[in-house]
Amino acid sequence: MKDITPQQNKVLDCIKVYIKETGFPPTRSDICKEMGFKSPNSAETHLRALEKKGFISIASGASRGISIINNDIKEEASSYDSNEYPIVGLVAAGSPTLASENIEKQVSCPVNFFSTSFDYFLRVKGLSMKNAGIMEDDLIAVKKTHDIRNGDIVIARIEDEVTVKYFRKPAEDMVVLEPANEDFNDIEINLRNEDLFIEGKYVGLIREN
Amino acid sequence: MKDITPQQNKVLDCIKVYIKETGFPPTRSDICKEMGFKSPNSAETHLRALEKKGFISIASGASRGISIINNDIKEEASSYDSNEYPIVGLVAAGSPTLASENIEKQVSCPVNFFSTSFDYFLRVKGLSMKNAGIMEDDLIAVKKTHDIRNGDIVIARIEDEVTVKYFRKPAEDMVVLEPANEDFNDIEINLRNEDLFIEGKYVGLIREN
DNA sequence: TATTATACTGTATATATATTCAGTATATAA
DNA sequence: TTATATACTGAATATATATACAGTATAATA
Repeated sequence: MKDITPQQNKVLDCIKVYIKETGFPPTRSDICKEMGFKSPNSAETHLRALEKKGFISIASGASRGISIINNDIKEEASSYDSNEYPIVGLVAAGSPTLASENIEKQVSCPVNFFSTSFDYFLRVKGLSMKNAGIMEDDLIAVKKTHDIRNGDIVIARIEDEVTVKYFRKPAEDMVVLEPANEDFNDIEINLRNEDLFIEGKYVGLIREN
Repeated sequence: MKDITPQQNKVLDCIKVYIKETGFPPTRSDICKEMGFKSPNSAETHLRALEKKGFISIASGASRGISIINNDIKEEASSYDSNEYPIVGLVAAGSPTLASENIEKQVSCPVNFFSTSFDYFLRVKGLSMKNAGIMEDDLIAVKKTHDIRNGDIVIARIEDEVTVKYFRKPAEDMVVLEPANEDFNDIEINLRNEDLFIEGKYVGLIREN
């Protein structure tokens, strides 16, 4: 795709606006009216330039035969690149694996919906992260990663128990999982005695009311 | 809207398909080719019938001047799986109108993402609904409606001040807007003295981390 | 220096297209 | 029974439209 000139961009915009407003593309003459041109050939040459650069296609012989070619990747990604993500139930015992028996359903969601990409949704049980605004039955978007920093909210598994908590690592062999609720206590894990598996990181939240 | 006949429906479908495939509407002759008619007047009379019944509009004198009038809300939702929704900034003073200056950006989101349909996203300022799990900078999905019940979370405007609160109506001329945060006080509105405008209802929430 | 792209005006024309008129036939409603 | 709507064929025509050709001017490129 070659560079578009400012004037060609104006013409392209004017075509888009015309289609949006009328439901059909403009004639050369319509473009002249919109742009202030006095010759239909002004529109014609701009159209040929836009066609050559791949922004529009022109049906030969047909009246109003202009159609916009959508090659803007960003726009395409935002409007069409949606994906199915599984919703995994956070059961008290058992890992939030993506095994089919744990998958509530699949939901459609644009891939770049959150600034960070993610792998699945987890349905939250309990109120241990209440003060972080994570409520019962919320869906949290989970990114599978081991790149965790102090203060991140993580999905952690200790034995068969899965939990969502703030992550803090005060020492090399020590991890503290902190709830955001005064009614719950910190969970301290000594990595030399206990196994801790980080399933992923909380990157977003969706709530239905 | 009057009833469409099966044949008229075929013609309407053929127009829709043509637009989808070429980017511009068909001529009478194009419709004849698609439908197997031998006279352009066959297309013409069908077009006039469809126009009369409100399914299309025909621009007089213009070639290919057919545009589809979309009055079926359900079909709109099903044919475009995802839609662009504006994010409106919740400024302390000023209504969350969809004026362009208030729109942060547009986000793509499947239309049936939340169980309830909605009209726009509102970016939350302040922590007055903290205990309901609504935090600063969260995006709340707002449905424009006046069908509000006690306990609903509403987007309310008093004078120029827009706020998100629990709605309660203890008496006919009295509304109480309750925050979900012990640091904030209830707002009592006497409808005889003060104006209260309900912008809409909270139906969902999205948070990015 | 010659060439190419951009950015227009102005004229001309073949044809693509909307639109009207004249028919034929069937079915439904007043 | 007389309209009125549907569902077509077939022909005619004014005009809407694409598109080519002839110019002018400026700026960038090779």
